[in-house]
Amino acid sequence: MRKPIPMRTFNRLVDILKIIEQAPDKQSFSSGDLALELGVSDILIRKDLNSIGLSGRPKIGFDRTDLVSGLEGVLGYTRQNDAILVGCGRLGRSLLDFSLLDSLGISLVAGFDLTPSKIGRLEILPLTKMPSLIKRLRIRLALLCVPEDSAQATADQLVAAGIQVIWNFTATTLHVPEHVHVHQEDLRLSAAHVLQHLHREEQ
Amino acid sequence: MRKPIPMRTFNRLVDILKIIEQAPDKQSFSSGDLALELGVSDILIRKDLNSIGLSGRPKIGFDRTDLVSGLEGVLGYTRQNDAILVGCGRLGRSLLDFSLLDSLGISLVAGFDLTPSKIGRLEILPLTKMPSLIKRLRIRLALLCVPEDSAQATADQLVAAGIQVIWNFTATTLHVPEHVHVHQEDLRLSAAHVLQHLHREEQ
DNA sequence: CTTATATCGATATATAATTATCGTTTCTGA
DNA sequence: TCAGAAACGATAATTATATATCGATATAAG
Repeated sequence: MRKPIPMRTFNRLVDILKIIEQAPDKQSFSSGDLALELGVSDILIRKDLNSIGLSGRPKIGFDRTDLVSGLEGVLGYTRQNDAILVGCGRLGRSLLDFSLLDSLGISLVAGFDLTPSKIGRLEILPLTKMPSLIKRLRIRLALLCVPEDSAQATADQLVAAGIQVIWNFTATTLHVPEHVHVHQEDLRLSAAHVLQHLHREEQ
Repeated sequence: MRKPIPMRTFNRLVDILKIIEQAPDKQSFSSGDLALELGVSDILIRKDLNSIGLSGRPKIGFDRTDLVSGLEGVLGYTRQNDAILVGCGRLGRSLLDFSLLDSLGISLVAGFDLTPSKIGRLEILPLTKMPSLIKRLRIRLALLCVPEDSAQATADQLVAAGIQVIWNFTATTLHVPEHVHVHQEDLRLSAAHVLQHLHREEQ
């Protein structure tokens, strides 16, 4: 079993795959090319890629096919993961529009909301049906987009029904048991970075 | 002039302020408390806070008022920054709902879209009027939420009109001149982290 | 008024992340 | 076929980041 990938390396691997996908015509990529776009040294790029078993060829670089299959494998984009969308207000719906989810291996199998309906192909069911569906389909991932004041209560329900990973789009910090992982989608942090750049210019 | 804050430290400062805001009753916070929530050592928390000129008192900790004013100052939440919203589809509108923007010192003064309208108090103007408004009000920040295929072209217009920071909610990598900063809101990266956790459980 | 304890700040140490150096390989063009 | 350049990989050095240690200080309890 391979040892866990350091977070910084992991982030760069994601970026590298993105660069590759945005240059569909290039057949190979040198560490120098990639390094330049990411703002790090070519040495580091090679180390990152070597660490997941990819190697390049002198004078050529890294082969596109190798990179894509290697990176997608490591990042888990190849498997298909069922997920549910909890809370289908504006934010929830805009995630549905976000076709990238599919290409990353996340497929939404149902939505839940107070008011049931149907959006495109996706059935929006009443929240009361959530626990049974999670159990029946063994869903492990939930995207949480409910209003702030019901975020924790809904998370509790998700946990009780057996959800293992919650992708939290609310600003509320969720308290969950040890074995459940919350990924916080934090606009605050982004906002702070944006402000920092605004103010840097000012001086 | 204070030297720039390291990024890791900066991120922790954002987190610390969030913790404080979520405990409105506490009058003081020890480095140990904060460290526990952030999953780092208390020493590091003290170093972070010391580095922005905050000091605590033995046996007591750091005073709430000091922390809030110090952190908000450094993070830039206290000033008011005008910004525009470009592209008012579902994602754009869900950002309007996101009241946190205000509390972070970002106030949207206008929206732009192909089809003009009015959302709440916010005027949504046709895209043709964008350049003149940016210049007239000296807007420096734009939130970009247009469809992928017009992202770069719109960014070019923003740059030409004098925008200095673009908060990019599209998945498209933007190419801009040196002096313009793009902050990429990257769901890809988040998705990758989420997948990683899903798969970790699996093994 | 004294003692015990929680917490601080400063300095030193340890760990992690990044870059530099150098020798090697493979393609290109004379 | 051979010289030169572009890119690689491995190891060493550097820099950045985080933790440990320790003496000092302020509160609280007796």
